[in-house]
Amino acid sequence: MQGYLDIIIMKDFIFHIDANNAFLSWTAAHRLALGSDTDLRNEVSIIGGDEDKRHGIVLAKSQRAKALGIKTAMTLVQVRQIYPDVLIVSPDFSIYTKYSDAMIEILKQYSQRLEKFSIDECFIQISTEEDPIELANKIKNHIKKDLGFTVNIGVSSNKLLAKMASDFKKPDMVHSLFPDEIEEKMWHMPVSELFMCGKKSADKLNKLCIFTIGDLAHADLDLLLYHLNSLGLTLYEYANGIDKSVISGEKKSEFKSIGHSTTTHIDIKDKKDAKLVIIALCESVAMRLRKQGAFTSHLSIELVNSDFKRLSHSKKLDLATNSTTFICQIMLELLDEVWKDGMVIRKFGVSASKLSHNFYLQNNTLYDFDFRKQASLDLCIDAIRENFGEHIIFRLCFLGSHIAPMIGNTTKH
DNA sequence: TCTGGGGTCCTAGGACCC
DNA sequence: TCTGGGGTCCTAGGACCC
Repeated sequence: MQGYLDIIIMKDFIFHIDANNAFLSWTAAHRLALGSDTDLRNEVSIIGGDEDKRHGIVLAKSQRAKALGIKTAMTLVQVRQIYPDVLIVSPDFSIYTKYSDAMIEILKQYSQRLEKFSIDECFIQISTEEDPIELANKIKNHIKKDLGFTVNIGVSSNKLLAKMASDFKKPDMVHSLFPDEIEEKMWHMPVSELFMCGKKSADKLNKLCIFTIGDLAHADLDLLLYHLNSLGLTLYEYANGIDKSVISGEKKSEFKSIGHSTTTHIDIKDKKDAKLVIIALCESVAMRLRKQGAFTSHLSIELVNSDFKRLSHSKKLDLATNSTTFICQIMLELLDEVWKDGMVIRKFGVSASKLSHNFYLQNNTLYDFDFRKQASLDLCIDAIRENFGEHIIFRLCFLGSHIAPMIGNTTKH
């Protein structure tokens, strides 16, 4: 029995929880819960888009698919070349949101210091006297038992190391990567495995004869700064296990930007069609801004042409707005600026950034626009769409057009 | 290899001001 | 009119993440 004067030593740990093959596992668990007798995880299966809509890439794959060499972002054409009978399931974000939220709820039972990093990843900070590996196993099994899918958990003293650890052998595993384990567990790995070291950076480092994370950890910092600027310092610190960032708290869900983009089912060559796509994207973005109670003061559009070259234009506003019509006006001006006759565009995107929570107008002589009137109109349209569906009301310009009047999911959080 | 959609952060260069 | 240096703001584009 513990004596009154005994000292209990609480230690702080960071756990990184990563759902294994999230979209696929969640779909599998969802189908089993609905009474399906096949578990997608035991098949050669993938989650992938619709090729006819030119959305045909792999978003997630089963372990069996992975073993055959099927990789995320591969085209479905390539996948079928590897395994013609592959089971392809269309993505359904409503399932993913549900499972993601359920996972967070379980994690909250263990710690309130929690940062959602993406739909399928989360950091938690835990103070415990318990063995952290045992505790991580407990959490892992809790999720498996209650929700029917597996996770990997990385345990360490900072976020970077915890994240690297959760990426070791999968699925359904707990790994530690404490500072004294870096040399043994991380330094032998290729530099491209390091968080934030993408292909471009890895290529640069390889040219400098830096091949492993260990090489990077011992590299000359000045050389890294010269070739990679501030990213050089970040990668150098990561390779040495240094990461001073803290758990940001749950409200990371406060977006810095809200955008939508779409690959059109056929290339767009006609500017009239291009305008309609932009308007349709603006409808969703503006509606989402209003749902969040947010106002934007920076708008940008991005086009991707048939050669996959990106073109972008953006504009800072003297006001913060969430008016659909005003946002459309500015976005169409931006389209005017980038559009050249003869263009062939496959993908369109619009984005609203520099978000705030108040409407403001810095110089009201600049705009001939009745914001108050538009705000009540937007409110009215939002309410109609909320009650009767998003497609019940649309702009006249879409009448007889093959472009959908609203593109982008406004229910996503 | 006929290649999605949603984000964040950084940087180079130009415009403009003093 | 030309020359210049420093600072700030804005924009286009790139790199990275899941």
